[in-house]
Amino acid sequence: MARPREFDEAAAMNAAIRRFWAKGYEATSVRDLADDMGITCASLYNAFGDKRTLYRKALDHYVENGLGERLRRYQRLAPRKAIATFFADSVTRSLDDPARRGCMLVNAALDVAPHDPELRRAVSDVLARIESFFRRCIAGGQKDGSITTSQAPKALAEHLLGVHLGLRVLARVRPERAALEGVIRPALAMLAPERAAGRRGVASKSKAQE
Amino acid sequence: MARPREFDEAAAMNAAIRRFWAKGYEATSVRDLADDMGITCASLYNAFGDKRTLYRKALDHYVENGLGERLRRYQRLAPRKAIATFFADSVTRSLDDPARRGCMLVNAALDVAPHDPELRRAVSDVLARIESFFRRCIAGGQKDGSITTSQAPKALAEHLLGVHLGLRVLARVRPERAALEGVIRPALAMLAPERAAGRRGVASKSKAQE
DNA sequence: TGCGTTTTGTAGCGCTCGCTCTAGAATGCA
DNA sequence: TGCATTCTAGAGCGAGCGCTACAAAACGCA
Repeated sequence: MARPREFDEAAAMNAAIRRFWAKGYEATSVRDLADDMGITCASLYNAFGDKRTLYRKALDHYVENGLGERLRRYQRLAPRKAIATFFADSVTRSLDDPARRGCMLVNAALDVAPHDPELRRAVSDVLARIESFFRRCIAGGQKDGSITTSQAPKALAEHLLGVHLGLRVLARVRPERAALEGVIRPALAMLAPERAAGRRGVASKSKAQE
Repeated sequence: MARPREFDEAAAMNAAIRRFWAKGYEATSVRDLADDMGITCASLYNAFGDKRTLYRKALDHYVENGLGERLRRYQRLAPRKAIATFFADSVTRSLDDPARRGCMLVNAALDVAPHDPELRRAVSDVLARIESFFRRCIAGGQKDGSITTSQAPKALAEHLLGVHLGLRVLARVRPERAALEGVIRPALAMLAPERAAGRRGVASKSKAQE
């Protein structure tokens, strides 16, 4: 019973995500957003609210369609494999993006989270989801013997969350495969169960080399 | 042979560092800076150049007086102790700062480095210094037997650099001692040398617990 | 075909941005 | 005591900021 919307909301939202993702919150102007989304400022405010509200929605969409989908997919793999695939995909995604945007969630953690309690909570909640993904994988891997029991799932999961954040930061400064894989390889090696009476608790392919 | 400067340049620079550190580059205005530094815009531009130049100088000062000093200090400790102290201090610094500013260098890595080649190079160089601090510690520790030889110094150092970056990101979102120590504890445990024929290569105090 | 409702384009609001201009104040040297 | 030089204060430049007012346009429904 009114004039219908002329633009594709999903496409516009994806354009907004790309902008915020690449430039961050402060360095992105509403006019930049409207241009990329292919709509006018009036339509933008009418459909998505103000800049901060749009950012919040963009971040939510990014998390749900990007990260959330990944976690659900990895969850179906064997525990150890799930963790390794998660990190391998993060490396690939970082290297495949010529704009070096990194992970929008990690960017948000330093960009908007410190200055906005509501967004900080949102970011923190997603980090908790990632941590709990790790924790479930680790608990499963400890049960089937593929992951060391020398440390508690919670401890290892917190460590892996930290490694993930660090990986995504490093990827924006030094986007080289060797550097990124260097960050994760010891973390994966650490997960390997100890040999029954062996002297090394290290994954088969990681040999010491200078 | 001319009118002398009336303000304390070092104090003004420290004020600029605090501003940029807390708010980032984009969200800090030149007027904010001038107010905090206790000088006028004219004096600011006259003494420090434009906003970007001031940021660059502030970052350099931060690195030299903050991080650089810390690395030199830790370097004098026993290798294993140096690494542990580095991380412990990072945790303490993160928790002691009510403004949760994190590490200005890590903030810069996501804030300005991706959009400014020169600053990215500068950030990358400092990260390389941190990594080489870790590498020297690890090489030394492997010689005196305090650090595992199951992986090369370079590999472990890259991992620790990633952990440091992740730690500083997490500290801005979830500034809780337990979370931050949870990130670093497995990393430190991983450094422990294997028992001669033992089944666990884990530091004494880290016991498995759910 | 008019009516109520929502969207769209345009123009522009008040404000702040980074930065600069100019006049005067404060020095060392001649 | 002039002079050259540097610094300080204040006003203000053009531009862009986030955001909105307004009227025309496009619908479902009567």
